[in-house]
Amino acid sequence: MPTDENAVSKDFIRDLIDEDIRIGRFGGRVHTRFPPEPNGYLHIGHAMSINLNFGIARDYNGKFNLRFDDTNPTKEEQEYVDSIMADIHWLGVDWEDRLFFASDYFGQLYEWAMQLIKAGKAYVCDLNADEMREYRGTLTEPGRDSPYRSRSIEENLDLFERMRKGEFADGSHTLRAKIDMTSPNVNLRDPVLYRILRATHHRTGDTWCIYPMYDYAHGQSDSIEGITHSICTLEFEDHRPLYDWCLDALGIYHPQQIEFARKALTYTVLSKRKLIELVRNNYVTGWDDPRMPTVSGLRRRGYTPEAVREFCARLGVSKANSIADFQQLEACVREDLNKRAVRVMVVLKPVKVVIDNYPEDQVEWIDADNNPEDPAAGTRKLPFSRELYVEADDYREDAPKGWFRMSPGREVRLKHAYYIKCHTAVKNDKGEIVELRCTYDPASAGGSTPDNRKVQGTLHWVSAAHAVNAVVRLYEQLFNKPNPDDVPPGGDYKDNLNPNSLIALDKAKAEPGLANLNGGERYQFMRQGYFCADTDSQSGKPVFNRTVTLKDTWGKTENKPAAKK
RNA sequence: UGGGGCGUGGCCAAGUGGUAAGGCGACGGACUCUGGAUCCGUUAUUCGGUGGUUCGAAUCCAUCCGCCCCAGCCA
Repeated sequence: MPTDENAVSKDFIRDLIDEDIRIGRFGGRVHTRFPPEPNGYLHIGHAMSINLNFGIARDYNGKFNLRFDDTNPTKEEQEYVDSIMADIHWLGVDWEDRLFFASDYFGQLYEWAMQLIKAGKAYVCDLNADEMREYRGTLTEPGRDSPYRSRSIEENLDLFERMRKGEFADGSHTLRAKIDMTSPNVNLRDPVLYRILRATHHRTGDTWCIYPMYDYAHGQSDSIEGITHSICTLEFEDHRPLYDWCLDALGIYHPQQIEFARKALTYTVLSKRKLIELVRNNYVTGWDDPRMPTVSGLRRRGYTPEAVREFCARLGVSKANSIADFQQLEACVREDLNKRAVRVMVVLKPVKVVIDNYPEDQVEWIDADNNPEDPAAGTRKLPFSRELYVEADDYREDAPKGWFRMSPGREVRLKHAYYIKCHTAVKNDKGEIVELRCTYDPASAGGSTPDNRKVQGTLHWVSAAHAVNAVVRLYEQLFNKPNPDDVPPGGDYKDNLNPNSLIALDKAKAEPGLANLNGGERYQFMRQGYFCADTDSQSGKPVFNRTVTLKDTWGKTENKPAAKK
């Protein structure tokens, strides 16, 4: 089945799967899963994992599960479960009827723990956290056996049962795997399988006071669900021997764990701790602040799921730590929105234009195409009148070299309408331009003249009498540096917060068709960028978030440091 | 200085012994009723370094260097 994304070469994971299929492992089945812990909102990094797992299931005609890894009730909340499901659906990913929770398996996991005890492969340990750390040894020194390591099976069974019944205090006992305290892999030094934790679980309530650890829960959950390829990130590579040990010790169906490298993104942070800090301490307005790299933030910013998916596909998968360029993400939205977004005219920083030779009370309704990239998008009518707004930045008294826009005496085209020429800039006491007096050429109706004369600049405009007042939020990167963690000793990533990451313009003038929006509508504001109506929009007072600017070769040229001749 | 990984252009990334894909970016130029879009060029004599094997090495061997992860009763 061909994918709907651009064809990218296969990655090392698909190569491994190809080989498994070739040798008939797993009976040729492919079954993946995405196992989020519901302790935060999904971000672009999770989107990569979802895309990978779901994409593989789709490409191999396999299945994809969503399973919440909810084994730590002290950090997990229903709000996160809900947001995660909404975000995954938004990404266009479907787990069909396969929504699972590790907590669904607590009963089975408990049974299996007793099986391990009976096989002499697990024991109850009375060491407290500090003692256990001491016994564990260090990276270069082996650990020592716990004094409780050789308890009888009967005693272990009894103790574990009593742990479950709540006879012991939190932290006083653990169930540990009996593996090897001298293993060079620290994860194999009798890892904890169960801990006592009196916390109300968002799904099982107070049914349990012991909870399984990730290493014990994850592989068995994969096994229960018949997962074939359990794809996770590099930091779990050291855990694979433990993943394998549990499954083998239990003698149950054994999936293959495969690790890949997560990617960072320039100008943002993806660590859960930092994201939560940004939200809790109000550096942003919430998880869905359009500056956040969360899926909900990208959505509110105006990104499309197609663009996010394409971004993931273009980056590919590897085992090398890397930092993806934010511009790559922006290129993906631009490409997608260029094809789909309806073009509209919105003046962000308006200045009044009065066309002296245009009849006072006349209004013409001009045809404008909605999307030159897509004729099927149709046309709409735009009112044109004697008084208009244009972008203040589009007028320069002293035009620099290469300037195409308005300046005294220079003729420009108003998109879809007429050629105009400015003859006077009216200023206030402070010397600020408040009005541009212009004349128009009636023969230029529709944007061209019989004599075919060329005008270099084409400006967007809005009829003053028909304009809709709008708020436009211009977003930039949340951080000033490609790597926000790049700070001098003693510094903090928050030192790199960009104070100009949000600039709200409340005097914008939009064409009349934009008066009533619900939020979520995406447009291209001609010559400026892609914008998305925000849910803060009210009737007659739309609010827009800038998704991304249009490429601006003039801005680049003009701002180029002198040198250029 | 224990164990596990990783090092290909500014950023991602193909490549698995036969003489360095692609995308993003950057830089030129064409075209244009969005300085948008589109188009067309340019952008690694070289694959972390050094030796070696081979007719031939980014790919095999040796050695060195650099970066990441692991000492939670987090995931």
